[in-house]
Amino acid sequence: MIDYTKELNPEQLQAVEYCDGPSLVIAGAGSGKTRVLTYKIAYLLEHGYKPWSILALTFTNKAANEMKQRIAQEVGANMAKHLWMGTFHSIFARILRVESEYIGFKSNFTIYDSSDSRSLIKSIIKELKLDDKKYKPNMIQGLISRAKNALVTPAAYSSDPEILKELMKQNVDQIPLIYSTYWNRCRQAGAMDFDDLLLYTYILFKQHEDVRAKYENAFEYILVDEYQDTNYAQHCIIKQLSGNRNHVCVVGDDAQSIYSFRGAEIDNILRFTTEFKGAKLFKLEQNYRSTQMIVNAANSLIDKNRMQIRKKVFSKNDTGEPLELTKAYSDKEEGDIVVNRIADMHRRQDYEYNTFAILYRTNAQSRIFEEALRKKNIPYRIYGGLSFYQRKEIKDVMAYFRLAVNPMDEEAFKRVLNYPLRGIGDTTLAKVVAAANVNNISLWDVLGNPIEYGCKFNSSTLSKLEGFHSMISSFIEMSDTTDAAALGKKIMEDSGILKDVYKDNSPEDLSRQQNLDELYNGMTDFVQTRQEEGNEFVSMNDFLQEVSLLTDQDSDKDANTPKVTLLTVHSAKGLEFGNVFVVGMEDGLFPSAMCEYSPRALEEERRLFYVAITRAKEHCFLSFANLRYMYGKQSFCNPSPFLKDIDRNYLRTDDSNKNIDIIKPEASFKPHFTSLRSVALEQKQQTNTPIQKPSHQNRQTTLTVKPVDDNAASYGGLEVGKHIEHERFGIGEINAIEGVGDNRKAKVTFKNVGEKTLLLRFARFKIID
DNA sequence: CCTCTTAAACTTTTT
DNA sequence: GTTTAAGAGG
Repeated sequence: MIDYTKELNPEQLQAVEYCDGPSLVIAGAGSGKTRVLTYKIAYLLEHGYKPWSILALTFTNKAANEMKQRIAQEVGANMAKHLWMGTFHSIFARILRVESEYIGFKSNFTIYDSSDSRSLIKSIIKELKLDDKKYKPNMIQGLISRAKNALVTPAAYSSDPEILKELMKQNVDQIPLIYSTYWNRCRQAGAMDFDDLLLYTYILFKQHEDVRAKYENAFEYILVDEYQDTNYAQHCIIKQLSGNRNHVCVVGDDAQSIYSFRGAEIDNILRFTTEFKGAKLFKLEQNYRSTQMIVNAANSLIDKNRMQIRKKVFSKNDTGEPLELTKAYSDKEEGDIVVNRIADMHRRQDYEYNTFAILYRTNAQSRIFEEALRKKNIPYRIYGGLSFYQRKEIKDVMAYFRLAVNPMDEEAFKRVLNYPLRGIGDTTLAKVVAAANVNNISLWDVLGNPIEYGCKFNSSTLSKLEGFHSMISSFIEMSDTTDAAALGKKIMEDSGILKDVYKDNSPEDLSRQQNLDELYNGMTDFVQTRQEEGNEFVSMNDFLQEVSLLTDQDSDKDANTPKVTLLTVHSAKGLEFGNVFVVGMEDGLFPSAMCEYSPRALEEERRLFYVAITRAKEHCFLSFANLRYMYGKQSFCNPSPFLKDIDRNYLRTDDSNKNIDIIKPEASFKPHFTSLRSVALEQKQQTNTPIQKPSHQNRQTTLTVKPVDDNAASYGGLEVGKHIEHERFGIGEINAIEGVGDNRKAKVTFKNVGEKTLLLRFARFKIID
């Protein structure tokens, strides 16, 4: 028996023990949300609930696995493994496979990932001969996704006067047609996209009361994690499943709602108590993770948001130190500053590398930090980016796998029809697609009998198509009797992919070979594990179902080796680190420029910043750069307006940054290189280089501001030993000057970037002593 | 039908 | 700066 009073504080205990009706647990950052969920499930199990009668939904696979593990620790793995615990998408996919016939699918349906669905949308736009400048695939994909998340089917979409009016206004009246075509093509291919998994679940329950009742009865208690990130469809399905019993417990933090771009409705959590009548509200406000400084700083920030459930998060941990704000001249210097800081703390204060995390707004920012870390030989790992299953060679092989399980899969078909090259080009494919559309059948069906469906091919093309058809047919045939790994190997060989990948040994090919090996090893591993669990035959279908919803393969194997973690703020949600660097705190980057005119979006960005800060247990560092490369060209940046939202009592700016909050956005970029900067520079010099002649008092008046666009400005007076301030590299000392005329160069050692050779004709800097 | 070169778009964030 | 689309040439 677990002694809950010992494991939980009074508020947590109340939330755990209340099981008679719907409840909403508002869990502030670091307040033990997972702890409550874990112990609540343990509590239910101890009070007679069977594990298979408990449905626990999370947002990510990682969260689900983590909770499963923790519950296994409390109640034993045998109990835990029968829980219905997983992401919304994986649980509903599981249900849909069982009930597929009710909605006109087969149980082996394919799940399209977002690149599959984007590519299908692209081809539809092309086939409909629409202008892809006007009908941008990405935009259409977003619209369709939002419609589905709001439970709007194509029929409802094309008959909604509001929507039609809006589309008319924007002059994009063909969107309903694209949507319905996309819908039909997915059905034709026996495929569902991510959003379909929710929408079809809703439709299934809506149209088949008996099926809904079956699951309502099966799930005696429903728990939902991260409720602030659920969308309308998810909310409705929870309602369908909770029925009259209403044994629902949702946990979340409105202050951490950061997925509205994906259709998440913060209103779900804000209005929970009215949507679920009689719902009890519990608030967890004690933060066990962070120092008081960090909690207070985060509170002062989130306080600036209007839309929220007010709460007083507090910490009884050490007071801690204020957040630290640092300015860098450039993105590159920012990287060096952060990495130097990490190296320093590691060396002087014995912090292991895995206590550090670098959080950024966009994945594109990771590269600079990678380079800086590599330069210093500091181990790191990156979360996110493109995952294993997104790599080209893996997707290619997986396309064959998908065809072996579901040959109607259009996207898989198109991907490999001519890979490896077998002389079936776009022209042929276009004819097949046209025939399929005319006859309302799948591409695969056309291939079975091209003549009958009106395709005019010459004999050589015909025999190539026949070759492809019979190859796939043989895979399909084998899939009933050959296990996933063996079939996988056979496919890699017979398709000619291995030959293609092993044909030479360029570095890229080598990495492709390794990836294919890894995939194969993963498959054997999968088959073995399943067999150990008692499944005699593990099919390709089983394997695909497992991996089609995997995104972040959390490589547990190196989780224990101390490495600095690099990740986006979004993917940091739910994690914690001793020392957190939130980088790129610039206007237009964080907050993103995209939400400039939307207060609602701006509040979401502020919540995102809140999430970032509250990941930190001990130290939190903020930084921004004045100059940053974006889209390959440099642009000037202003500090993020969010920096002003943090109470000055909890934020320390080093002296050189004292004035950052009075830097106003300017119309042009020139003013950035003005006296204000010189003041900052001067103070920085004094703090960092103690031995300085005291004659620089009024430097800002004597310094000439060098126009950025004036490459030819004089560089007379430059000599070895002098210091310069470079636009991008910051402050450095001249080591050597060489060359004549246009070729004149200076070797400079920069404080944070190391030695550089500057071609003086182009270099942008000024002399500071 | 394939491949190489060039042009353009792109970046939020993810199941 | 990187990746993908389109176009020319073979």
